[in-house]
Amino acid sequence: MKFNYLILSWFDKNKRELPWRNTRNPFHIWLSEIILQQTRVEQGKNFYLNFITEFDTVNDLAKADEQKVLKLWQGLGYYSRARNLHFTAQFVSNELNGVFPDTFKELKKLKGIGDYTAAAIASIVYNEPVPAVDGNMFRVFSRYFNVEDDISLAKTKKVFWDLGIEVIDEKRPGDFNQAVMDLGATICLPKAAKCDICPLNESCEALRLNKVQELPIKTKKVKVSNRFLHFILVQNGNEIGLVKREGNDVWRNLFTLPMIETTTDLLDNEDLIHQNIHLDLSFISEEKHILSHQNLFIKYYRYIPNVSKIEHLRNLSDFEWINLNEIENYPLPKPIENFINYHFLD
DNA sequence: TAGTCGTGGGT
DNA sequence: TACCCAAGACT
Repeated sequence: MKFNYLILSWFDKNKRELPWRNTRNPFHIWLSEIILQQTRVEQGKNFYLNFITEFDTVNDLAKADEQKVLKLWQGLGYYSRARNLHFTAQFVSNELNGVFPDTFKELKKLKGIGDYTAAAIASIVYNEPVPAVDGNMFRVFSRYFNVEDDISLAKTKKVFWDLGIEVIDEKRPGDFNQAVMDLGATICLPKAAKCDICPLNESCEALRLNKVQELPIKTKKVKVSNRFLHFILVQNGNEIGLVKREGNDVWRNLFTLPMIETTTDLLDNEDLIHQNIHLDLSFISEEKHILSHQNLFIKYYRYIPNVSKIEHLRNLSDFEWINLNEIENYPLPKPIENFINYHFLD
């Protein structure tokens, strides 16, 4: 078919040289695909290199503490990826004798591996002709074939999967999937598509119909909420208080300073009394930290150590004293990492 | 299913 | 500035 001939010819001459290319080690391909979920190549590259430097095999990763894995993941975001990565490493190491499943169907059963990642691994490592339906594929296919289905609806994924099954190159499925992603990442861009240099520009339906800007169609928008977080620096000599975050919320299993959350940006006596505590806090700084789905209005305060009151602080949250020399072992959210670096580490 | 999970870059 | 988007998965 014309589509895969054109895109594979382009890929053979223009593919990006990346650290996880030129290998079919399933551990390496799996790791790279998890890192690259919702993440740009340039952001994920060093994380991939750090992980394979630290862990030679899936068994090595399985033996590590979750906290160490999260620390290596610090700064990359979507930390459930790291927790699931570690969980699946242990499952493969302990239950599958360290050997990855070799089919799309079996790969998809592993925690953290969905349709996209299973297809990517199965096609790249095991030559299974299954389409990797990701954001690039939505964009390239919706434009080339003029598909007007709303990609923000879950059911639309099947439309693109079926189209991918029809079109995919049966002899080179891994290269085909990577070619689609490379084209989407470098030529068929969301806002400023480079149609003038696109290898598919003579047969692209969206270009012919002047619909490149409209496709793909995506109607649903994420609703963003506002949260007001007050972090309290509790310091005693070379030690500071840290809390491990629990529950179903952002930054699960990462560490922060002790925190009080309020419904407005004011932290007043009422909030403190409600926490059954009264503190002497001095304001340090504030910032706005933007997540994909939340605006975090963050303020930092210092608590001046007072022997008679330190016990009261334990009511605030069950923090533990951490020596600053050991902070390198504790995974921190970006704002806390920045705060600690600014105040304590050069 | 629709909402929830980070961070950084581009426009 | 505010918004969109990035090799998505989970619940």
